[in-house]
Amino acid sequence: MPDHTRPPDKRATIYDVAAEADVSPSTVSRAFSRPSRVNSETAERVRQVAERLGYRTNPLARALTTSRTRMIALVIADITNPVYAGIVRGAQETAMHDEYTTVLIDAQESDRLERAAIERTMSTVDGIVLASSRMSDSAIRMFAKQRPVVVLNRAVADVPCVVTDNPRGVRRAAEHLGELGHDHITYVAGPQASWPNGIRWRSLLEAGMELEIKVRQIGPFSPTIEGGERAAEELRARPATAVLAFNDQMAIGLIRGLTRMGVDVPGDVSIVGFDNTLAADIVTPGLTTVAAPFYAEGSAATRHLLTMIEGAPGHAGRPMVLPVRLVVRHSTAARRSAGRARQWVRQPPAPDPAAHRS
Amino acid sequence: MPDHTRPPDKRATIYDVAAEADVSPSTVSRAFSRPSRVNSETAERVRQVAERLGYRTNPLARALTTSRTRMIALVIADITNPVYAGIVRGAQETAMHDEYTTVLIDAQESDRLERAAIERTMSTVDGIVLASSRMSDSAIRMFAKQRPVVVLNRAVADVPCVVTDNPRGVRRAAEHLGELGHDHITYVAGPQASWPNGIRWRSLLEAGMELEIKVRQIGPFSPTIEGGERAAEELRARPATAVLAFNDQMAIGLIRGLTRMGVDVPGDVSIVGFDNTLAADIVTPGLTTVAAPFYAEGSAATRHLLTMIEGAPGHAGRPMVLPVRLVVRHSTAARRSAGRARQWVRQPPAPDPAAHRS
DNA sequence: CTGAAAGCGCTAACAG
DNA sequence: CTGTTAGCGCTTTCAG
Repeated sequence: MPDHTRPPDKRATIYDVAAEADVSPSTVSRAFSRPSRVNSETAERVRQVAERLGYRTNPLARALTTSRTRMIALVIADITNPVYAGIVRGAQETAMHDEYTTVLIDAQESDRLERAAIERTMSTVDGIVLASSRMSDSAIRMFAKQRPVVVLNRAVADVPCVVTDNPRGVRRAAEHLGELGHDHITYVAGPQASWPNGIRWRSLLEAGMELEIKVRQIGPFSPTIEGGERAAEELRARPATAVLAFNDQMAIGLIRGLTRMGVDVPGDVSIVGFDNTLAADIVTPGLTTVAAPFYAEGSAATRHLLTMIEGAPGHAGRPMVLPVRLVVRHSTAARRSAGRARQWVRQPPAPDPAAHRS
Repeated sequence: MPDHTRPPDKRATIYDVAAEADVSPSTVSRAFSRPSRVNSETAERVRQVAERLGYRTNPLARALTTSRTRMIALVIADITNPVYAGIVRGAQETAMHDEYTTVLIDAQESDRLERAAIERTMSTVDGIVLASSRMSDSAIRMFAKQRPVVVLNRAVADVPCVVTDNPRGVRRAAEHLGELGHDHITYVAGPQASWPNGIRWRSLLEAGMELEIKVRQIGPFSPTIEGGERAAEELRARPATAVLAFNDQMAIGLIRGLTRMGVDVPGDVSIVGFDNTLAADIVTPGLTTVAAPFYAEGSAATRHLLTMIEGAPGHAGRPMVLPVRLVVRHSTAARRSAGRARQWVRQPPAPDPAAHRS
């Protein structure tokens, strides 16, 4: 069993290579500098000697002089949420392609944790991608003053942002429901502090106006399956024939809650989610949902960050907007007659006594 | 818009603090050393001056002299797989608690990528947790010689390992199916290279022996929903009444594929999965599955790694084993008569319900 | 293109 | 407990 108390074997340094190749340390340094601006045969020979000695440039020492670590931080709100998998991978691959390493920080939905983690990491990274940050705009701007920062899924003034086309996604959902004969859409809200939540509701208001569909909002609820189930309870008191949920998890909770109450989805109620997570395809009925290009989000944000790190100005004007699309499955259907639609409230409630009020 | 071409404001160094507090740099250094072994009033004053100057110790410079970065790497096979969310969080929180930062590496199921990423990162971290590594034992041992390494979900000789109690999980599943009257279990295998896949099959062989249940294996299939659907196809030719799948994803694919073929789950076939991912609770019928303590896995592996980093020997004897439990839902039921069970192959396939369009 | 010299910010030996 | 003196491994002037 190896003893790790002290570094087992000292790695070859630039001096070892220099001695072996009979050149000065600077020459070795130059042979490994990036972009490799040296192509002399000496440099080539140095590289071969280095290879033979198993020399690897020490990123820490390099960082100390260049103040560039070739690491970036990716902060996500909740690693448990599958939407971040695509973002992480997009960011990671983009970073890796440019030989950057990604430090992942899971904020666990906590403003405080997020700040603390960033504060500790900031000096070690060349830049930060903030995906669905829970911090205040001013806190974000403060960090952005010290390091290049790109914000994802949120618009923050004076900081470069990447968002998906929420208005268009909501619009497409509303159109879809309208075509199915629904003249009223209930928005089941997610966390009040969530930026997408706000814009989705506002977009629905707008779409409702244009498409002559009435809209209303219930909530906020937690953006989870349980949250959706609680929303289903509330819907019992104020029925609807068409529901747009803040995200897939809530939509799934709604389906589950309503089904348990004896309400048929989509027969009695059509439900649309947001995100197109894997679960949307697993639940019964399959969930109609607005798909966001997660991989592209992570990738775009990171690419932008990298150009800023390389010295680009970092255009902080309006956010970069990524397209979305509506994925139609089986949780949406033509509206039944108004009478029938109303009926489900009167269905005998499934074994759940707590739910009868007035 | 801030210009990030050069670091905007030089941060205060140890020298600035020393000058301001009228002490030597070493005194400042000591005031910030860990564990803070200095409690003199001088040290306290130094800290206050530092606070006022906004001084933060530069981890890079510190690392250069101590060769300790207080960072660890966590390598996972596939960030898309929800199984890793819990592991990541467990690892992260444990690391954070000891003020370590976690670098997440997504190997994307690729041996090559995994190696490359580790090679680039190794010198920057104090230790590595390898969760479901796809590398060869010898490659892992090679890394383990250079840095403390803990392996998760796999047993590698001479390297500390953390695994879940696969034999017990399989045994519980087999007992459960046996109690339901099943005398034959088909194992639907995952990737051949996967260590858990091997041990699960071997455990099933053993359990079958003891419980007098016949077992057989089909596959390997890809450990995804699609893989499970393909397995369902294969089951058509060689029907079964009880199936143990390598993981939940495959089990869900099986449910979906069989259902589409007109086979009733659990009426005709009982299905058990592995992992107890969120999806197991979403699919219809709810999936009976072996639950693993992901958070605890990540946490235990990291805790062990940290003790090794602090100089502990790193007991590489037998792996540390974490308990599992069987979560019974609705995908398993009492076996029908043998005749009935055979029948399902001849059912006409239902129309494909998964017709997506955008 | 190459070499010499100076230092990035911090810690680790020593003395006192 | 504190100060002094050397570096950690690399990059970066500045000369040649």
